[in-house]
Amino acid sequence: MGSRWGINRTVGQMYALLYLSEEPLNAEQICTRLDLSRSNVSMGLKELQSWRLVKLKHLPGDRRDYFSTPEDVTEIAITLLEERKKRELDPTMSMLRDTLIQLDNDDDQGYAVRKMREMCDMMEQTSRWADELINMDRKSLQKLMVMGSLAGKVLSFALPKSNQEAV
Amino acid sequence: MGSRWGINRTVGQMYALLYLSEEPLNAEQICTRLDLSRSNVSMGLKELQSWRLVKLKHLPGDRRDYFSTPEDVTEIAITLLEERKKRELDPTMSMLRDTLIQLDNDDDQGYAVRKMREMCDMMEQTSRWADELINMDRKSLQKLMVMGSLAGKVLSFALPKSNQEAV
DNA sequence: CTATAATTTCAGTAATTACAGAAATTACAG
DNA sequence: CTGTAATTTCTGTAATTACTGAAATTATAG
Repeated sequence: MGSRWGINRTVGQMYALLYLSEEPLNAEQICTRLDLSRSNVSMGLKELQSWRLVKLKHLPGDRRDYFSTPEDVTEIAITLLEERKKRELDPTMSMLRDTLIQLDNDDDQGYAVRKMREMCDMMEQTSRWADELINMDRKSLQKLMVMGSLAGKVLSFALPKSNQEAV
Repeated sequence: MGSRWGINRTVGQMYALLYLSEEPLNAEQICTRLDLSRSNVSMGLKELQSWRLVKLKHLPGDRRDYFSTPEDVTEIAITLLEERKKRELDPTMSMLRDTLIQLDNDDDQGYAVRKMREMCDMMEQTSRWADELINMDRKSLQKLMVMGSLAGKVLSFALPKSNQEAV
């Protein structure tokens, strides 16, 4: 299913299997359950580790590597947010910033430069929001999860003071 | 650059060109500026339209199609959020829900079923937050953009009342 | 240290995706 | 209607990505 999520089919299957499994699994078990080659599973696990979506564990008296996912879905969501920010937003932003610095010496008032600056500012704001979510402690996040409204509450602050007593 | 964003290199180039261009451009102009085949540009524009990231315009006395992006970066960001939600989150959620309904008749207490339900709940909450952002009016969004803190403010509500006067 | 189990890397192949150029379709001017 | 400009669809090819099985590496038990 989740080939929409930037990872490919088999890596998605592997993650789902680990998430739904009560005990950690080793590579051989994943091969058998999903009918994939050993090397493919090795690659997939490496990718999942690079996303920090799986954790490596060792069982006593067994030298094989066992893998599992965090128990808490909130933790998983935050990891996903963090990694996607790191892979999508951050590099784009830093490239934009570099380009803007280069251009700063030349003409400063061109339409294109202005638009790049706008885009960069928006991304920086988005980045700050993401960082706030990422740095919230687990407890607060779980509270946020069960709260109905996020933006709505914040909005009441952004609007004129007359709205604030509504909260 | 933005091949990390789910679209390919050339479509990214096309979008950047349109975003940075003060006037709308027609397909032929895009071909020339980026040295792409006419058919490739046609495909790319179709894809950008399916993401609602470009708008089709017609100049009087010219039957060619001209394309431009919204002026406002906030609008662009919201469109992106909306489309990614539609393409990534929503289908995953509905698939999960369907599977859960199917399984409901059988054993209800299995670990895997419980985990699927947790994942589904988390996604539904994320979806509600996204909808709130998407449905906010432009003005409020722009205010939100210039505000420093999003989660921080909300958090003060999620915590015990003693924290609330701090706002 | 040696033997062996486990994992990773490598090299070749299969499958998918991106692209160009040609053909077909659509839309409009006259 | 007819002719022509503009766009889209189609078909083949190039490039990329996914995957396998074999070889190489790493790690551990004895």
